[in-house]
Amino acid sequence: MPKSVKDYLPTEFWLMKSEPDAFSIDDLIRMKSEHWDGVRNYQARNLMRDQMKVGHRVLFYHSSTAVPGVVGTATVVKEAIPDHTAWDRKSKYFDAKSDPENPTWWMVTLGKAKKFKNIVTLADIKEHPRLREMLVAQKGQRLSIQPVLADDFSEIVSLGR
DNA sequence: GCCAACGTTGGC
DNA sequence: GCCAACGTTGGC
Repeated sequence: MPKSVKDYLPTEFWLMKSEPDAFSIDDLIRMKSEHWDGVRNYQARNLMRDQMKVGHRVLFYHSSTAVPGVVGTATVVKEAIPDHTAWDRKSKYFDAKSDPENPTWWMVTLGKAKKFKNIVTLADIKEHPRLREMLVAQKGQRLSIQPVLADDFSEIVSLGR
């Protein structure tokens, strides 16, 4: 039975995808904290703006790479604020339709990143009897910010560290 | 690089 | 409101 985002809400646990060439967990560790700019999908926007709160835990996922998977954890350290890259004409995330008076795009800030000893790969997740129910393991699920069950968060952390 | 799956856009 | 065309995501 395919599951959808709402089956996992409300939650305090998340998975956030990033292409490591653009922004990796090492970048976040080095920078201490950073805002999650560039999300241009309404469902992901809604989750960040309306659901993610300070203290929520995040699985940091590397996508579009040789071995996609969860590479560590982070914590939401600041709730969503308007994504200023939307009105920066020089940014690749520029969006002429986003009005600074009524922002379309929002971003949370992550910090407290910790890298796993072992990547928990997408293949690992798909093979695991329970984790294979995670949204990230489902065919065609492209959402870059996904809610996660508390038990699945714990299981991934125990596999990774 | 391929391509399936999905989201968005725009004509009607 | 429908849906075809297009663009993007992201695994493989």
